[in-house]
Amino acid sequence: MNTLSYGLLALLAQESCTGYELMLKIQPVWQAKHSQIYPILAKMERSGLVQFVSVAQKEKPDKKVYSITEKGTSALQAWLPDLSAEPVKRDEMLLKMYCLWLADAATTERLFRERLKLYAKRMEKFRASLAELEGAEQGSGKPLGVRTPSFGKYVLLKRAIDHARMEIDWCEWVLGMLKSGIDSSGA
Amino acid sequence: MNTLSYGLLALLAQESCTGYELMLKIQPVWQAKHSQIYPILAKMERSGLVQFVSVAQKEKPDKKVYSITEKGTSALQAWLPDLSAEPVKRDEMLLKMYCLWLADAATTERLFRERLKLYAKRMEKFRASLAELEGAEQGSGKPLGVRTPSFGKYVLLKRAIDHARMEIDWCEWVLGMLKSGIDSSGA
DNA sequence: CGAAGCATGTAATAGGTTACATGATTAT
DNA sequence: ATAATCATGTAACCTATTACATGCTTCG
Repeated sequence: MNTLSYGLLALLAQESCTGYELMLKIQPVWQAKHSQIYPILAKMERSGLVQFVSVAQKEKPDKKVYSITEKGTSALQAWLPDLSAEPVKRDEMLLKMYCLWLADAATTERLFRERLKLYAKRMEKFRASLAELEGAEQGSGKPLGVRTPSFGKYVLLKRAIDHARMEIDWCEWVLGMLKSGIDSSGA
Repeated sequence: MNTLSYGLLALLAQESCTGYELMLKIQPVWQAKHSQIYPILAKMERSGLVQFVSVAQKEKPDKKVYSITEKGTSALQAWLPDLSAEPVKRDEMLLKMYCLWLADAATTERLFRERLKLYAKRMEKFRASLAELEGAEQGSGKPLGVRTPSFGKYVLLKRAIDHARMEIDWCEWVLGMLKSGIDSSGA
């Protein structure tokens, strides 16, 4: 049982889904391909943490809908209070910062414009998701309390938006420096 | 040549260092252990991108001081304008958000307090580094222009502080929700 | 007509972590 | 005393990506 396994279990605790759905859902927090998820699911099924039912579909491939077992829920609750590993990030664009000074002005500007675009897109997407979640909340009458399964999605969405905002602000701040002639000093 | 190789090259373009120093310097942007860095350095030396001189030290182990070659600088400049891969992040604490609703109030609070502490520490560290950099800048008389080797460190530090600020704010926002009784809804 | 989405899986490879190995000094 | 810092390297293992494999539908 590695961290990704627990993440999948956590998603299954919210609602039953297929491996494919889990792969899509976990992306914002943990990038994993389907080739990593399917074997984990099979392994967790063998150890009784999850179970599945095969569902035949017309005009689409058959699917396996996984759900968490009692044993799985216990495992999750044991993992939750454990001290979490420090976040790991690998960001190619940030590595480029170390040698920005040997790039031309056009390349430098493009680097930041590309990143700006990336996070602007993400922000849009996350905002739409948040609006959707808030709409569903009002529809059901239930408020987003800590003890409701969608609370996690809610705080994660809030954080994702804040993060995108920060990245956008940072890009604009640097872009502003490029324009305001501060860059001309060493050229 | 993978992304980490280019990152090491980028650091060496700023100043010559040992593998050990590179390992420490690259941490904020790309988490890598020495066991990964030494073989890469040896490989880049064999292909002529970097070179090294052995320096004997008294009361410390001998070291190899690596520096970038012309060939290495060309490779860096070719990498810079390439479209950067999207940032990868793996954050165990965020995975836990999905099953927060099955944790007790004390565990939930501890989770956020631990993260708050982590980022408060980082913020302190980054602020100290920024103050140091700004001090060195004033001492040298040279402003932090885009074309100076320390510009990258500067923008990276600014971003690290902004990021830590965001994480802290998020934790405090959630912690506030826990206290204000919003959590009592589903309990 | 080709690309993308749904849906599952395996195999090969690359990337990254932990452990093994050594050894002196300095701080707690 | 024990841990941490400096300093380098290798081996074993785990994690993650890319490629291979299949197949039908819908959208551009």
